[in-house]
Amino acid sequence: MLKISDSMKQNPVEFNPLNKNEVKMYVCGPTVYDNPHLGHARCYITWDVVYRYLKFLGYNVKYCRNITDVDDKILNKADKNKCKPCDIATKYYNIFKDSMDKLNVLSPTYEPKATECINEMIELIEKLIDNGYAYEVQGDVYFRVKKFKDYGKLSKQPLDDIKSGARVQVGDKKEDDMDFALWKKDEKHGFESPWGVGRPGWHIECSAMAKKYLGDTIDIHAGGADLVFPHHENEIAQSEAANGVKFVNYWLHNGFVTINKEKMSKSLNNFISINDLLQKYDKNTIRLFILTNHYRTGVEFNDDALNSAKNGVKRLNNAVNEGLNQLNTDISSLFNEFDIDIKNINDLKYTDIKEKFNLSQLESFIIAMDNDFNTSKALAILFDLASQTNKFIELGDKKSIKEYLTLLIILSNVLGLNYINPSCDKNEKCNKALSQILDKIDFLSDEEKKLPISEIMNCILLKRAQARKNKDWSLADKIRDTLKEANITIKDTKNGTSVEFTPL
RNA sequence: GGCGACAUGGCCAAGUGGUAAGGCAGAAGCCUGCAAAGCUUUUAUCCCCCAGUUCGAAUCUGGGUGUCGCCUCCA
Repeated sequence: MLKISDSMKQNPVEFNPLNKNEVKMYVCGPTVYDNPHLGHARCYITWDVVYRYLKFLGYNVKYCRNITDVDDKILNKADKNKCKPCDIATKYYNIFKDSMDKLNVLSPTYEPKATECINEMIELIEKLIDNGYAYEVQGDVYFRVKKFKDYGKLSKQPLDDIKSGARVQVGDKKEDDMDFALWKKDEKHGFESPWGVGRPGWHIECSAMAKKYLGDTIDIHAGGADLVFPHHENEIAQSEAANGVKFVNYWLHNGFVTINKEKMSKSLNNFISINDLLQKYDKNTIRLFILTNHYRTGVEFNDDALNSAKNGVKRLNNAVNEGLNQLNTDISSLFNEFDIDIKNINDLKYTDIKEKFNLSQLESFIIAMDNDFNTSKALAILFDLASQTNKFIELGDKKSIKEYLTLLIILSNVLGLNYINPSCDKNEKCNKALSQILDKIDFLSDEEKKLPISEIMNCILLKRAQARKNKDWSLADKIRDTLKEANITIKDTKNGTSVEFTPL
């Protein structure tokens, strides 16, 4: 039974979706005006794992993650660069998309852009004006906060306290300082509306998009903890005032990435972009680093922690590589033995595989993840599976290796961790890396270097085997050291020599 | 000022009443030409401090101390 922490309540609660086999999930997506950073990675990896796990449990998940492409920051940047707002939005959307792909974050079911849903926003605002929750002033439209009695129920902030807060902006047009904008007059960058040319407020965007793609009441709404107030509070007010029904059944919020104990953010200018991070650490390392922590707590970024994760990933990779070597197979063929098509790995369900793998780790994994997505514990199970795989490699028990290894790969995928096919001669990247160090190699003749690249590898391995046979340790070590420069690792095991390539 | 979170070994971290998961780093042994990987063993009488509840608390209650976040755009 899945239990999750609802930000509205005190303790984890049982998860029961509106429709038995379906989950409607909305996550606040990014405003595309700058490079995404590690904080975004944390957020979207977290909800990616929730999405993957709900699918694994067998739910038909409708996952909507919006793109905010109309916003002050985009407009300001466009003005500054003397280009169109959509040029800025498109540029950074593409970078965002690319970063998500590189981090192995699955595409959501729906990824609407705010600019594509302006009509829905206008409809929603009209409804709010009609029922008295909103009012128009000189081309602006504001939400009448005091009229919405439940205001503050998510952030648990009494209205009076918010009002007395020092930093609430005072607007002379508004009836009340607390009222927030649903529509802003903007003749330069605006859209046609019943109130003149303008653009939507940030909060109404999410209310409108959630309604359009998921309906009036949704199961899960997630996002960063910094969005609780005012963004999510305002979404509740807008949606519930307009639709007259409960907006969200479960609110989930992720904690922040901190650096030097400060929140990583654009405004503090202390962020590390995803692209920069990927120069130094691979996607699995970043994921492991993030998933070691529970999603609600903060994660302190530092290189020690990342390197620790990197070595952890190495341990998992080694088990997979050695297992496949021992079985003399690849992941795809291994899966075939269990009648699983590797192409469908993201659609595998718990019920599909529980008959096939009678291992206690599978149930432990479910128990861990059912407990408010305890990824830390789930990872411990992955390490246990790796360890078991290694033990059976020692024993040469191929049947057990297959079981543990396959389950390891399947459950890793639920957390979004992937293993590349390690077989070197089948890997183009490996050959490319080899070709780049070819001129440094002096243990091959010029003729040998002219061979097709895939044959050169075999030639090198033969040469080294011969050297070892002749006890020419200096040549054998030299070959090993040279290949290491191209991230190609040669290991001599009692089962023979194995080759691994670790791209970054 | 208001609201909220957190404090566990050298580092990261799980654990929410029954006697401290896991990863990294460290140590010893096995294996190996060496290396790498792996396997085995090993590293917290104790969970920020004090008091209380309980047969029993890292876990509950009260009081401290410290750190962070939100109340303005922010994942």
